[in-house]
Amino acid sequence: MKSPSQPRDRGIPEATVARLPLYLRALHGMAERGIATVSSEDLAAAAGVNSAKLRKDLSHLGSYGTRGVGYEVEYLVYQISRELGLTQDWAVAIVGVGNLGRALANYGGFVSRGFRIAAVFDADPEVVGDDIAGLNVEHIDELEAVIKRRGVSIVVLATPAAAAQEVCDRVVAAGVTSILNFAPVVLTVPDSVDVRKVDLSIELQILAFHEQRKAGGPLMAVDSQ
Amino acid sequence: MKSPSQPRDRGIPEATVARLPLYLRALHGMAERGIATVSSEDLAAAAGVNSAKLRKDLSHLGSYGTRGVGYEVEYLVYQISRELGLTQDWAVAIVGVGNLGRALANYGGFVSRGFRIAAVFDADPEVVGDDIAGLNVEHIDELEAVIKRRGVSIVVLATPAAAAQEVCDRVVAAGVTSILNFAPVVLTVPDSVDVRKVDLSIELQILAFHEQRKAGGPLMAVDSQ
DNA sequence: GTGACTTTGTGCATCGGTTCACAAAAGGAT
DNA sequence: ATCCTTTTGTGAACCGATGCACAAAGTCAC
Repeated sequence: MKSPSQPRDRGIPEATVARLPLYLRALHGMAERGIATVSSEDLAAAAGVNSAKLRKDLSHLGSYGTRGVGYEVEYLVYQISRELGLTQDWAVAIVGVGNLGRALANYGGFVSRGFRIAAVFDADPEVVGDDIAGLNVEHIDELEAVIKRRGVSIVVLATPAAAAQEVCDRVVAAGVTSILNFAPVVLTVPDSVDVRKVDLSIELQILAFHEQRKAGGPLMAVDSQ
Repeated sequence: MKSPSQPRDRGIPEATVARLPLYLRALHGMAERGIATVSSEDLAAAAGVNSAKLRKDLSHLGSYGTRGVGYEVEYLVYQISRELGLTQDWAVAIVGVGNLGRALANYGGFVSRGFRIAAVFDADPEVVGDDIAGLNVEHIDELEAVIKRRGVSIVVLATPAAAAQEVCDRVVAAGVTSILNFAPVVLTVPDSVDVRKVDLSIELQILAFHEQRKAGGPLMAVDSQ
């Protein structure tokens, strides 16, 4: 069923996909420092994972290593980039120019990974027309038109929670199928649309949970009740 | 081994801990709208999860529901808050006052969940002394002294990648055991320290991967090579 | 070419998490 | 008091991910 000349297998595990960007980051650092080849052991250490896991992850993309030697850094960078779709240019729009939206627009990590901020929107007439990261803030009324005109395929939602679902519905209607949501709400979308969410306060709450445990639990000493 | 009067089990699965803040958010919304009791079905829908999963998650905290009725909203809010350690006040410090650090300092979601921004640091003399979200930006030299003086137990790293490990080492040496890292580097810490990382560009890369799949894969039509 | 050595790629056991499906428990009606 | 309805809490099957451990495949020295 699997021919040797077509090693790449459709259907890469989600857990693997989530780690590929990590490997890519480590590899970029190595390429910059002039390292030509790397073993799974070293790359795994740089990415903060177990080496067996790294090898299994890479094996899902194909056999890009050489036994006895390791992986060629440049080649692996290319293969992972291609698999993640980073060899093409992605037009991203940011909706909501509050503190977070501004930070995201100026975040260098996006641009350096092949993501191009193509538009920035807000509903507040006060900020429409402002210049953010070299872009003119456009009014939310222009949302659909600009998305289509500039070929935006990924939208970042940095709106207040109350506005998120409405904006989401509009961008979905405009044909967007990938959304990164920073608003603290559960978005309802068709199955064909991918939503990833980042909730900053959730991360802190998880830390607080563990911190509390270390400190001695909520009722650890007290045995009453 | 498990007595009925002591239902809470130490050792809540990580996956469950990560969802508790989600339930909490949904419950807060319901409490605001005056809803007194809620079924696992409804709460699960509001949190965007499967109802069986929700029930199993809650069962790890204890038997706080009433069969045939559901869960009392206020009571469940209290139980989850306590389990997560949100009934106490957590002093948080933010290191790095770039765009992201500023956005985090002003982010309302922290304060409303029992987290208090107790200090903000930067290395740049240009911004030291500035006022961010009502706080005076302090010089990084003061890091250890201020952390100890104000009882900071959670640190948010929003520094450039190059500075993150050094700052991390210093806050760990100062006794901090919970770190939320926004810098795109793998931090090395002792086992006793918890690090959670948020990498904004990773989320976009995962979206790009799926978007590419939808559009027809990297070499889906082309069979050459 | 042969043998020693290195490192990949993967079969297999294991583990944690998810989902199903149902018995147990509570409430309300008659 | 008994029956019927509702909804929880959980045993058990299932599924995906992890990590061990090793054979296969390559390099290098001579």
